[in-house]
Order: sequence, then structure tokens, then C-alpha cells
Amino acid sequence: MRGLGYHTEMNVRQKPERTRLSAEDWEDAALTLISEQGVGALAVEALARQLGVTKGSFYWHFRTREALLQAALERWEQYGEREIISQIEAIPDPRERLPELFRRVAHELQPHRVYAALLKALDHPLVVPVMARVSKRRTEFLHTAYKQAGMEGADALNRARLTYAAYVGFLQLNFTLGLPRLSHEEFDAYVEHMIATLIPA
Amino acid sequence: MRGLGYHTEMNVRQKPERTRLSAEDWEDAALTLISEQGVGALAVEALARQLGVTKGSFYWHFRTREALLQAALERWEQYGEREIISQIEAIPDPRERLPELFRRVAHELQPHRVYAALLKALDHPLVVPVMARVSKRRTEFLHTAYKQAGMEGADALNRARLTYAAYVGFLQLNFTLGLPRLSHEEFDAYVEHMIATLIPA
DNA sequence: TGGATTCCATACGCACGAGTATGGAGCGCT
DNA sequence: AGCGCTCCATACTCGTGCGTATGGAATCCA
Repeated sequence: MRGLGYHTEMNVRQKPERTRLSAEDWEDAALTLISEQGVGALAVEALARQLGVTKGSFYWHFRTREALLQAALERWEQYGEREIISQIEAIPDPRERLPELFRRVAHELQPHRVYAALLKALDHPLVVPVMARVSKRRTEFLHTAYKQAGMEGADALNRARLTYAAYVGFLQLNFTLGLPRLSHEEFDAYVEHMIATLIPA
Repeated sequence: MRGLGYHTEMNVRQKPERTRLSAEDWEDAALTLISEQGVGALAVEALARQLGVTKGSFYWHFRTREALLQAALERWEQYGEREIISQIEAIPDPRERLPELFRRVAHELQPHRVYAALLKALDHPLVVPVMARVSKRRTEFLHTAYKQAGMEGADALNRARLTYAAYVGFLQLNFTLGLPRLSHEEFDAYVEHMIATLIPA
């Protein structure tokens, strides 16, 4: 569990072994709370209870609640890139990158929980620019991937937009809306259908 | 403006000509407020100010704030279907229905404001079942449309899911995130690209 | 070991928004 | 005219959650 990936040290979130807390501990706890309960549930006293301390601790590390949100979002944004992108870029054949990307993203649902939670928190002014940057970068990544796969300029860009929109919409519909409880086989079939229709042969 | 479509009477939202209010007036005002400011901004005193009355009026028509939300959502759900669907079903050639649907949906952005606002309010327990029902119906409509266009059973269903996910994601990315400020020409090109890739030739 | 610094607890104040109580103005009906 | 019902205003209570003030414990360092 806890399988996100923030925090540099292991052995976090163990109830008895709590000594002193750092700002990063609060940010990590905030991110896990967001991924489980949404941004709206981010309250300082609730977080403090969960960490076994009181508000007094919090307001030593952060000036305000918004400051924590800001820091947590920044942390998430900086951490979240790098991994999958570099893995995909390591694939030699450009025409194999997109299908592989689709399949990997589809089978690692855990890292998308925060993104999905942030998606339904687009009311908040602080998350909008973060999501805008992240979505822009990912769409650009898809854009170059489609170009490397042999598509023309304008088509590659629109295909990238369409692909990312499908990703976002899928998260909303199946993750947070839990719409058509897909079985494992149905889900795989859906992914393969996506690959077949969105990726040029 | 105000161009949604609730309320049976015309002449609503005129400041001086206010006599007595009905429950429907509150529901309509709630929906317009939601489409402009989001569900989180739905406060009874704010609504009352906007309608030129006080809370005393509100709590005569509704037992609680949640009751208003519930009623407004119900109203929106019942009103919002019928129109476009029946228009599309009137098109004789089944293979022309999907492109026409895409183009019509793309050029009537106004009715999607509420849906987009509800999309970023999926935290709230009351909106989840409503959005689930609406999304389910629309996806099923797409499913039959794809079958009528000549696709096989499983492919038609997955294509319908993919299409609707792209729609939802587009709303999130461009509407609420305002991501790549598309010009009118770019937007049309994107829609045509969608038609070309998602609809079988 | 004593002092400075870091981290945390306790106890407040305060704003905001939902819900309640109660009385009053307007209209229909006889 | 008088009564009753509908709709609304005013003035509260109350819970919740942010932020503050201040003192105490733990840790580091000279």
C-alpha cells in the first residue's frame, strides 16, 4: 500500500514510530489524503489527527492551509513526470512506443489516483495551473510520439489531443464515476480497441 | 444570455419585476449559478441575494440546501435529454447521424456548461448518481448509433465508450482548464479529425 | 550542563454558512 | 370586511474549520 512514491525515506506511515515531523511528511500525507478523499477533504486538523499530532505542529511548518496545498501540488508535479516518459523514450522503435505507452498506463492505475482526484477539484484556483502544465506536457509528449510514428504535423497534434482527452475522460467515467464496472477482460479489450483506432497502422 | 432552457415562463431574471417566487425559480437560479460558479458556490444566502430575497424565502420552499441541489439536478436531468437525441434520430441515413451529432454537439457549447460544472463536482455524493445515469444513457445512444453505422457488437460498444470519454475529457481540458485556447479554425479542424478517426468510413 | 533552537500541545478568537423561530405583509375567498 | 393561506423578513443559534497566542517538551550544540 501507500504505493505512490513520494517521500525519500522508506518506513513512513507507521503509527508508533513517530518522532518529529518535517514539511515533506505533511506534503506526503496531504497527497495520500487527496488521492483517497479528494482535495475538499484536506483539512489541517484531520491531517494532524492522522499523523498523530495537533494543529500546533502544522502551523509551525506551514503558514496556511493553502500553502500546504501549493507545496503538495508542486511536489506531486515534480515527482510525477520523469519515470514513464523516460521508460518509453528508451524503446528503440518509435512505432512501438505508443502501444507500449497505452498498455503501461492502463495497467498502473495507482499513479493516476492523484490525477483523477485533482481532476474533480478543478474548482480550486491552485490546482488549475498545475493541471494545465501537466496536461500540456503530456499532450506534447504524445504529439512528438505521434510524429515519430509517422503522422503529419496537424494530424499528429489533433490525435495527441484526442488521445489525452480520451485518457482524461476515461479516468472520470470509470475511476470516479465507476461507470461500467469493466471486468479485467473487458478492460483489456477496451485498451486494445483504443490502440487499434487511435494509433496509425 | 441565460440561454439554458429551464423555466417554463419567459421573463425570468429581471430585477425589478419580482413578485413571488416558486420552487422552480430557485432550481433554475441554482442551475445557472452552478454552471457559472460550480456546485461549491451553491449557498442559500448567495442565491437569495441574487434573487432579491432572503433566506426566509428559501426555507419555505426547501427543507435543506441538499434538497435544492437534488431538485435542481433532477430538473436538469429530465430536461436535458430529449432534444438533440430526437433530432439526430430524425436523420434518415444512419451513417450520417454520427458526423452530424459530432458537429452539432461541437457548436452548441452552451448546454454543456452544466455538465462540465457537474464534472468537477464529482466529489459530491448527490451528483455522482445523476452523472452516472446521464453518461450511461448517452453512451448507450452512441452504442446504437455505431451499430447502425455498421460496426460489430463489441467494437461498437468500445467505440462508444472511447467517443464519450473523448467528449468528457475535452470538456475538462478545454472548458474548465482552458488548456490550448483553440481558435475557431483549429477547433473545427479538431472536430473533423475526431470524425475521421472515430467514425468508420 | 545549560542555553538556544526546533517542534509540538492547549486554549483561545473569529468568520462563515446552515438551519430555526417567529412575526408580518400580501393575496384569495366568502 | 374579515379570515386564512402563501410567501418572505429579521434575528437569532450552532457547528465547523482556519488561524493565533503562548507555553512546554525534545533535541542540538558549545
